[in-house]
Amino acid sequence: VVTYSSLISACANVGAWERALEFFQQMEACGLVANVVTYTSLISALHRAGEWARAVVVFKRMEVAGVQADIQAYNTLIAACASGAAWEKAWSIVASMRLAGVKPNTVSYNALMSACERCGEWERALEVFGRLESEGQDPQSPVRPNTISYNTVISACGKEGRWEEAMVLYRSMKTKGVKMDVVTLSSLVSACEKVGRWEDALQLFADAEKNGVVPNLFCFNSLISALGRGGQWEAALAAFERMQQAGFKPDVVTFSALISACEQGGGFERASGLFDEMKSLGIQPNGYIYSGLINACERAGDWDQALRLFREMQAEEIEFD
RNA sequence: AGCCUAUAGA
Repeated sequence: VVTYSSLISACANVGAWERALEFFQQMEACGLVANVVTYTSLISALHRAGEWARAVVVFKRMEVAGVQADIQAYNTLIAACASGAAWEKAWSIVASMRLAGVKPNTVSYNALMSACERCGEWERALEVFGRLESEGQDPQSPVRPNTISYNTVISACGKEGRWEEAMVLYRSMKTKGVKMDVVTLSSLVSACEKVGRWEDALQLFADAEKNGVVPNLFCFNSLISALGRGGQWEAALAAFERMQQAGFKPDVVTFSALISACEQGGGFERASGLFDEMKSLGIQPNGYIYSGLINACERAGDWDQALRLFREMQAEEIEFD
């Protein structure tokens, strides 16, 4: 059973939920009885693949089989609902775990906030966060907000344009002595991007670095987007430079942000230069990038170029939406 | 052997 559980979790790690399911069935065919770890590993594989409805089915099957769900099994199921953007289901699971006498912990609340985040329910996420904080009032309580809790609510607020709320959370994080990390930084910078606060994005970057956070690709990409959205294409290109000097390889997100920044202010020439650079680095442009460039050609009245891009896109079999 | 978080795009 341990061997099969390991195999299933290995499948989960590579996103192969169908393989995971096969192993599970094979195991049962051998007459072995799955335990809570086996079930949780399978649910985790489904969660990572975004197969939340199947995850719920497997959980039910586990209960029917008389296997008691523990906290990690519940938490994994909540996470599966989060990946399926099913916050109401996630909420009801927390209720049912309480009924079953399993007390939700920090990870449970974090997963629940993540479900809210995915559904744009920033107020619900804040509500859950408030619950975590009040549990943490008791110095004995292990249930209290950690870095991931903050990151999740900050992201929930930031995504919905609640910049103020995100900043309040950031300050509270500092006050409470909860360490920030690269995820905090990229979430905050992205919150700035949503509302066009590119100067604050730069400031946050500087602050984070002062606090020992070493920005990663996500952080740089967020910064480039924030600058681009703010019409600061030159600063976006400068950030792109810095990113490469820091040793990060740009990806399709980087170029997408840069190209759209240049389409807005830096001119079509620069945008198409970046497009060529991207291809020369072996990064496959996607349909959105083509669409954006084609629109830009159209605005510049360059129909030949637009047509050339369109043919190229068809030749590469890229979906145009 | 199993649980939670972040980035772009008309």
